[in-house]
Amino acid sequence: MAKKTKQKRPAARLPKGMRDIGPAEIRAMNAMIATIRDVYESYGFEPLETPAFEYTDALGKFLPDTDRPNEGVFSFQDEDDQWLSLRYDQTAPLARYVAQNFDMLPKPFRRYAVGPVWRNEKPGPGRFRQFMQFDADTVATTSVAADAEMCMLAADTMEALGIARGQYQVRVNSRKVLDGVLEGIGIDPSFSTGTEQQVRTRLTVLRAIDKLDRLGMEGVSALLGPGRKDESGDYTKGAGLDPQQIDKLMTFISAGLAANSAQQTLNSIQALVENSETGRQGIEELMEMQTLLESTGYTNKRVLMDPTIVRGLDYYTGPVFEAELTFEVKDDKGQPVRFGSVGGGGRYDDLVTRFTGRPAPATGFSIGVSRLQSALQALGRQNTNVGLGTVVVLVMDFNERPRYLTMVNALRSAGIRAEMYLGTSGMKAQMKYADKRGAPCVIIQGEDELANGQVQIKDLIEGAKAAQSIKDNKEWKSTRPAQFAVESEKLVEAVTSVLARHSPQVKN
RNA sequence: GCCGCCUUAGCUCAGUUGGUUAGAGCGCUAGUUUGUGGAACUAGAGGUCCCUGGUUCGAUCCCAGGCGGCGGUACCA
Repeated sequence: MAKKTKQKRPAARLPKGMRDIGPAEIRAMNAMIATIRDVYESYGFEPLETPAFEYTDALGKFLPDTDRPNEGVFSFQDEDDQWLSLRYDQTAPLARYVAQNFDMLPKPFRRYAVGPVWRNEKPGPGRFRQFMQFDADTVATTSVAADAEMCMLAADTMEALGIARGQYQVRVNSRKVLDGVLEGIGIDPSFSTGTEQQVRTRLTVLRAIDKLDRLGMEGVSALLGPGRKDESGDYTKGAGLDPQQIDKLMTFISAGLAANSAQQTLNSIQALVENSETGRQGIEELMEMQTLLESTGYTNKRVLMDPTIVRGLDYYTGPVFEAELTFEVKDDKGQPVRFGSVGGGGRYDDLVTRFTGRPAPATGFSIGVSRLQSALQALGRQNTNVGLGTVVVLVMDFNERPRYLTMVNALRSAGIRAEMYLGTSGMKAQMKYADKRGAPCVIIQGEDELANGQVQIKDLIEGAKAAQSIKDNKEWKSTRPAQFAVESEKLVEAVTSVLARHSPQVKN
């Protein structure tokens, strides 16, 4: 029975691409989310929460020609063998919700959603398999005013979060314009009428354009042609276009760089899509958006037209936008870090149609909260100040705990975070505990104080300052820096004044 | 997915041409200080030397495969 079997213990470890989040970051994140929520609410969006997982077919993530879920999503089977998947964004669940409740909803339907999403991909630096997304969407309208509003929302949110005008840009393009340009070089971009070859080429071209910021004009040009070999020796197959086609595309890409205004950008693009019905329509929409943005003051400093914005998503059908941070910061090692895109979105007119057969054109914008947070942290805009810790009532005599708890209660009633030491160690350990917890002060009431009807209040923050000039331990101990006695009844009053002294000043 | 680099204490890293007890700094615990967080000094705890297999009398070290991490690239709803 009692065999000496070696017990197998599980390793305490995190799943790949997952992370724990500590108090400082949670507090900062909550503050961010509250700020974003305020902006979204002010635009009239209503909150909506949908579950973490859905039926895989509702998310539209089955592999073609099989009954297995697509790669990239975390999936599992229910008891009845139906496939379920964790949501990988907030938009697909929204589509399901709208389709399911279409008749009851006010149209246009406008909601926001915040929560974690999961992607089963290789994690990278700053890229995890679970992260927070904050979405706003307007469903059931074709009006580009809705798209323009998304851009305004994006800009307002950035500024509400303390990112100054000029430190971010919301860049706008249109899928219709991109398709118009493709048509202009003889590639039918439509799924229904284009050949398989053309559809594939379209994807390759769009991906190439999307990489402009990283690879530069040369790299993009190579990817449009035969292909490109990167420094690790890996070869990426190109789109295989001929020089004339490439030339036209490069002109298109450059249109934003040369122009001084959004209007000028649109004008120079216009010439390139003239022969395409889709392209003309795209330009028209962007111009209308531009008019709205200009009349409300969201001009080039905040929102601008950029023909190189693509967004990888297959489902975008009209205007697309991306919020980007434009400042550079240095990491710990002095290497420049670019944050790039911290949010994006666009128009997707077919997402709900998938369920109902009825058109429910929609547009949305999504912020990558976690990513934006690390950017803000690097910018020093992140409030890493955890605030004051909890006031700790030391346990000098374990028999007096009812008395200590009564003190704690009095402090709590006054709105002060307080706790009685709950461990079993001696006073020195209790002091260390309080120190580590960031306690602004501790309350000491031993035999002597009790006899005098007093409590000792030791200001740990003041004490730490005093300690810097004290070298000798004898002096340190006998001075009892920043410690004073008050009558027991004055406890709350005294602690309140200590806290007031140390409350972080409100900045900005 | 592909290419390259890396993996030794909680953290940052030494080290062993393949040989008995694998080290440092910081951190941690305790003592000097019966009721006081810092500093100083002293002591202590803490290691499957990433895993599996191979070569060898013997592997933390050499070889192969793998896990994990980092960087690049691809994909990214």
